[in-house]
Amino acid sequence: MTGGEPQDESRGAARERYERIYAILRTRICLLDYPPGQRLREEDLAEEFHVSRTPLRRVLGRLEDEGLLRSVHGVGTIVTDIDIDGLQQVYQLRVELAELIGKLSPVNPEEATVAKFRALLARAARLLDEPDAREFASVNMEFTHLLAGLTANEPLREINERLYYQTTRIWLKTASKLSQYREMLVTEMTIFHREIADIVAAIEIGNLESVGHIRRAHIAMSFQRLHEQAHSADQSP
Amino acid sequence: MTGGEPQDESRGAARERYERIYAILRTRICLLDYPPGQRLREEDLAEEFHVSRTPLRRVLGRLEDEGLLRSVHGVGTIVTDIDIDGLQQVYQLRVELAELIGKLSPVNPEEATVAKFRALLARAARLLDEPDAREFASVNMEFTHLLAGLTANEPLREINERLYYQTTRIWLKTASKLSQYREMLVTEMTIFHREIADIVAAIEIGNLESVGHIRRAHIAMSFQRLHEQAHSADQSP
DNA sequence: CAGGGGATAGATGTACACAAATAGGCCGAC
DNA sequence: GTCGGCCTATTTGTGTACATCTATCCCCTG
Repeated sequence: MTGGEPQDESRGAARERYERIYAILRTRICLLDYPPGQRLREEDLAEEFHVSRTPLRRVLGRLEDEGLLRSVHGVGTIVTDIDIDGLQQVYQLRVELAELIGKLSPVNPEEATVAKFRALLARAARLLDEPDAREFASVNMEFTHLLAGLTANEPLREINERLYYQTTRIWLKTASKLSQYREMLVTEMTIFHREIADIVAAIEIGNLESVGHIRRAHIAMSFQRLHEQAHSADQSP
Repeated sequence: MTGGEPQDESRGAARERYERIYAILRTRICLLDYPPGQRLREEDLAEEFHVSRTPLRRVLGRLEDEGLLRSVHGVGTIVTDIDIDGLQQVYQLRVELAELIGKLSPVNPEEATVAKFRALLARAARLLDEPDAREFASVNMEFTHLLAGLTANEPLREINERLYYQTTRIWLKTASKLSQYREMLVTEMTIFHREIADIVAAIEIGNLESVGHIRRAHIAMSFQRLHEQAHSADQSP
């Protein structure tokens, strides 16, 4: 009973496939493989995953409930658009929730988990020399998942991840629209590298409360930077 | 743009029906019309709502994602069971989120909203003379919705309601199992009435931060009472 | 030549038939 | 008598045809 094994694991191969397709599509949306406004055809996706439209539509339904897709009868299934102003509330909530990771059932990570954090730190360091927006987004995603794993509070984990997926696309979208593309990339990579370094340091001395504080600060600042860039872009399109 | 009207309202009659059936089934589960362990037949439900199994299964899928149902191939769709220990994490999270209502985008309620609060206070007062578990649960549900409406932060509203629906059944389940049924009822009604009275008072002077604090305290104490009752019941079954 | 209305193509939403899987009863062997 | 395996009823999961709705293009008209 005390084992860390989730209870609803793999009960039914159908559920497993459902989760797999869901995760794949969610990743594609958040890495802008499917950019906002893109029209997805259920039949194409069904063929790709070797299922019929029926089970695929359950996946699309969930993505719609989470706000990443929008199905319109007779038109298509469309990737939702995003703007920084509409995401302000989500960011405000993420800021508050970040602190809770260190307060609600924090788990002292095993050595294997710490090693994964260090591996991400290394990947982030490599990004300093070779800035790459997509690789950055990918590392960011894995980093978020690792951080969520620092709390044993499963509802908090789920909500954290859910809100993350609602906001993360705005970064790639902003970056891809920016004229001073490379400059922003370097700035963000540097800050991101420092964030991971700080958090790894806090984890290594077992201070998960500080992890929450650091994370909170970085989410808030990340939103502020995006907000300012969006506003400065308004004035000189 | 500044109007309070949600944008995804009734875009498509299908979506409207979907939300309607979803809300109905969720209420039935949370009022224990469908007690934990109950087996639901998709075909019966489809017939009741005059739809086929296909659209109904989307509703069931969402209820399963939210943790209220569990579909097992070849067996049936079963209402999930609950116990106070498994809900501890959800309660811990609800306690923290309660305070955020007063901190993130609080909205000063219109007079009509305040009137609804007062109406609930009256219903709670009536319960003091005629204790009724089901009516209590119903008032509690509407009260939670009204409270969630005190923040303009829509993601926070959604999460608050979602977590509420995951926990609320435990109260009715505990009450119905208790030997000193009436005694517990009177106690809970009294406390609940005071909670509403306190919160109405805080609302009337426009102090939404205090609303959050009061709510937080009551959620925490409610969990503690349920927890102690479950444990004392363990010793004398 | 411009504007409007209707036909049409193509997409999602729905209904239904069938496949897969489980629980329980039944029968037979030991 | 009991245990074990099979068989069947029942239920969810899947595939597919059809209904419904929308956008676009084309043609007709002023």
